[in-house]
Amino acid sequence: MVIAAEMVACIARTIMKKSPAKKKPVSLPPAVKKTVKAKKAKEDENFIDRVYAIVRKIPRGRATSYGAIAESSGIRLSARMVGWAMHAADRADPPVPAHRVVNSKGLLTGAHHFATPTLMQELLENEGIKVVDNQIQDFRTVFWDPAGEPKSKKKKP
DNA sequence: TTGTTGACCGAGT
DNA sequence: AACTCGGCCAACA
Repeated sequence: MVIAAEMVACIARTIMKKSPAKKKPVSLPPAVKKTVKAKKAKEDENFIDRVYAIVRKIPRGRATSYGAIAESSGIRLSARMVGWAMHAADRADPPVPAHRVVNSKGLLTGAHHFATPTLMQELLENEGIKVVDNQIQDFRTVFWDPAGEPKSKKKKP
C-alpha cells in the first residue's frame, strides 16, 4: 500500500520533471540564461540590456544599424554581437522592435529570422518606411542615431 | 578542445 | 566600384 503510493509519487515526479523540458528551441545567450557564476556574465548582461534599451528607443518610422548600436553601447568593433543579441530579442520582455535594426546599408539582412520572411518588411512598411528589394529606401533620412538622442553629449565646439 | 560560423563593419586592394 | 580580409566574441559541432 504504502509502497504503491510511493511508486505513484515517483512516477509522477518523473513525468513532471520531463514535461517542461520542451521549452528550449534555441539556447539563450548567457546573460539571458543566468550564468550567475561568472562575474563576467554581469558585463554581458549589461551589454545585452544596453542593446535592448537602445533598440527600444528607436522611434516609430525610423531605423538604425547594428554598427551604430554597437558603438553606442560601447563595443564599436563588435557589431556582430549586436546581431547575436537580436537573435534572442524576440524572447526579450518587453519586446524589442528588432525590425528597426538593419545593416549599415539599410539592408534587411535579418528578415529571414522573423516568423515569416516578409514580416520584417511588412512591419517597416507599416510604419511608413519604404522597402524595395529588401533594402530601406532613403536610408539616410530614416536612419536614427542612438548616440544622438540619449544624452545631449554636446554638439561641437 | 579546437574550429567554424554568423541578423556586421571598415579599411585596404 | 567591386571584392577580400581582419577583427569582434558567443554558440555549436
